[in-house]
Amino acid sequence: MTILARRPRRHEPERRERILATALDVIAEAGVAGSSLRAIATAADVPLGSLTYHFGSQAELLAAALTRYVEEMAARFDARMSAATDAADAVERLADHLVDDLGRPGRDLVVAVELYVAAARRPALRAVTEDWMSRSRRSLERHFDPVTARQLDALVEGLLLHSALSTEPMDREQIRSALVRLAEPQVFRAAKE
Amino acid sequence: MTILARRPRRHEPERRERILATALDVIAEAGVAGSSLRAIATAADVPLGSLTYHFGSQAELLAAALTRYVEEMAARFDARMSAATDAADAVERLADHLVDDLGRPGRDLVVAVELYVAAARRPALRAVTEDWMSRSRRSLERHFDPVTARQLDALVEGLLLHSALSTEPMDREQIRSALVRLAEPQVFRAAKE
Amino acid sequence: MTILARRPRRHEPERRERILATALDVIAEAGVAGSSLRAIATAADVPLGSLTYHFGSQAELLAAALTRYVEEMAARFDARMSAATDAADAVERLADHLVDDLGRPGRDLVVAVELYVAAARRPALRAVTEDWMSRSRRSLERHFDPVTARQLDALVEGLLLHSALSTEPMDREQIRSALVRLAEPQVFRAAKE
Amino acid sequence: MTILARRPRRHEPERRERILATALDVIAEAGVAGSSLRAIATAADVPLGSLTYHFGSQAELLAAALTRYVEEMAARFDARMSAATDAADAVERLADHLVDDLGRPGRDLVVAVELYVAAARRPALRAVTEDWMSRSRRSLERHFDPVTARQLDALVEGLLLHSALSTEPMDREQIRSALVRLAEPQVFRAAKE
DNA sequence: AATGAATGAGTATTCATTCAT
DNA sequence: TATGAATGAATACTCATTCAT
Repeated sequence: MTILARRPRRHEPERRERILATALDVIAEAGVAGSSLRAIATAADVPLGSLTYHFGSQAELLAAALTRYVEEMAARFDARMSAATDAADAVERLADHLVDDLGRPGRDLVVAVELYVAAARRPALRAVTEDWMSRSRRSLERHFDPVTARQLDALVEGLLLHSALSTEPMDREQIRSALVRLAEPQVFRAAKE
Repeated sequence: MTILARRPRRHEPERRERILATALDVIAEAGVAGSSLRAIATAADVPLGSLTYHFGSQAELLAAALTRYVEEMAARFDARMSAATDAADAVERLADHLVDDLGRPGRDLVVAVELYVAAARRPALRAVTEDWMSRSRRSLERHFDPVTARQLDALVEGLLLHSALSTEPMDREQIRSALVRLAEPQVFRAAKE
Repeated sequence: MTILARRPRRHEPERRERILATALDVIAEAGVAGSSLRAIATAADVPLGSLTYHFGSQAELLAAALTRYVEEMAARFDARMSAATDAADAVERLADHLVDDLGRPGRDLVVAVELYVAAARRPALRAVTEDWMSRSRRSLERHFDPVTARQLDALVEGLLLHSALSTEPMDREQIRSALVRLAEPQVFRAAKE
Repeated sequence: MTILARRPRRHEPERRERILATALDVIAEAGVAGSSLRAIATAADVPLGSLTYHFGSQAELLAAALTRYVEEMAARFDARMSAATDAADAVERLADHLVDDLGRPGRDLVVAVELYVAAARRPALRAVTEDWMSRSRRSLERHFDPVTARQLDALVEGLLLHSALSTEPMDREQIRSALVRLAEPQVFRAAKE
């Protein structure tokens, strides 16, 4: 009945990386609460001992995976903001960002919220969320003053959260109009120049 | 294994309610993931069997507790909005709401985010979060048009989330100015009348 | 291949006691190091969860079992000493005690030494060994002055330890003569009266 | 998982010896049960593979370390006994031996008892304990007849064991008087000559 | 010659749930 | 009606050993 596939797979130099990527998939699919080492090991087709060998503990694996995730997300977000020509354009890109993310069932968002909740209980993850927050704020400060950047950041987060969990998500125009109004003074100035 | 004080507390008519209240405390403190039946039973000083007796299963207890929480939160939020005289006043009340919640270590917020995440995995809880969202939106619609209400709702959520997890939370004036700008057209109208 | 016997054995009121007795058997046979919960559960024909249910943790089970053992040993030893008519007779009983214990492969001794070693690392067990030591000393003080009692106690322990591990144990006469010489002044007095 | 200082220590001719010495430290501190290969490798600042490379298996490493320990102990004890001029002097040296060992937190004793217990389960170690016992007996036979030597040996062991685990260890005079009484006939003879 | 990577068996413990009373 | 006893599945983690390099 239980004929398991043999797995004589010695020596896989990129295994550490592959485990991290798989861990993020599992977090996205099953949540941090469902990301047991067994679940990750099965998903990565790797023996259980391999996880603790490479990461020492579940906490370390979790932190490593989420750090990697933040790294990617922050880089992607900063690329978007860097590409914007001015504040008005930046608002459009923000709207794109939100709509793109919501188009997919929101893998990234789900991971982000999981990260927030996990961080609330595990001090080791606080640094990761804070890193994420400060980097996304800095990306916004490319086009907006610090106070507006923080306000926009909060709105973006709220829109993502809401939309991901609501049955009837907002459409692009509703999202855009909210961003515009919040960014108004600077968008106005940008439009003028 | 440990000799605790005896508890011959038969015949306690309000036990069901007390368990629910305690469950919310445990969720706030340990998260949904940490809210095992044992943890709740210990916190409520109630035998373990009492929980499954009253609620059948862990899922049911969780749903009942979070429903109760949403009930309370929605009622409190609606009371705040009802008390507002016009849109401009409603914005002030919203700012109060946010500042009040952030003053405390954010118990309500923590439970709310726990609820969101838990709902993402457990369909049984989706109804609860949707109820919460629609009720809070309806409260806002007492003073704002439906689209603005949704936008404000998202901003409020984002501000709560951000502030709870950020090391340097925003001050009241920053919060207020964000709300004002998002609500602007209607606040303007309210101010005029 | 693995047709396990069903074990629908609910409600066994004396199970706790039976587990303790079995645990001592396992300690005697496999040492404290080999007394895993699984080993004890198997030996007692009890599901693994039953152990932690009754004892909470391995440490508690170990402490409970060794406490029970000390209780029995101390009572048996005190009965022997109580039965002695005077110091000279007490020496004879001590020799019996040692020979009897050495006749068997020394189950009691083995457990005792295991207890000593375990106590060296686990403060929770120190109280148990100290209890044992003070009780055995008190039994000896029925016939010997306190200093002699301690000296005899040490000799008895050393004789047990040595004999259990040596290939050629001492005979009764050698044991007796050592005890007599150590107890001499009082035995002499006893013999005179 | 933790970034430790690099250790490019290839070609270390005395590594085998250093590992053995470290292993004894670990046994003294954590007991045989706590002396995993990992623990020893960490303590010796040596890669894990180095242990199995040099010793083949855990059992072999353990045996080698304890053999080395017995070698040292037996030599030191025999030096003490050799230095004694007669039986009376030997008793004094024995008392010194015991008091010296008890002054320190009893590292040697701890290792000895660990050895005894470990030997009880592992036949491979029986030879080591028997070697120790026969050598210490032979050292005593430099001044005492064989039977007295064995009796003294047992008393010494018992005194060490007791004192190490008792809260109120005996003072030198109590120890000495016990040894004197057990050795009496020969001490008497020695004193006379 | 020496070691880092890898792995599977084994560890204690937590837990939701069932059930006899 | 209410609960303590019981249990089996699942969890994270430790470890001795193997082996390719």
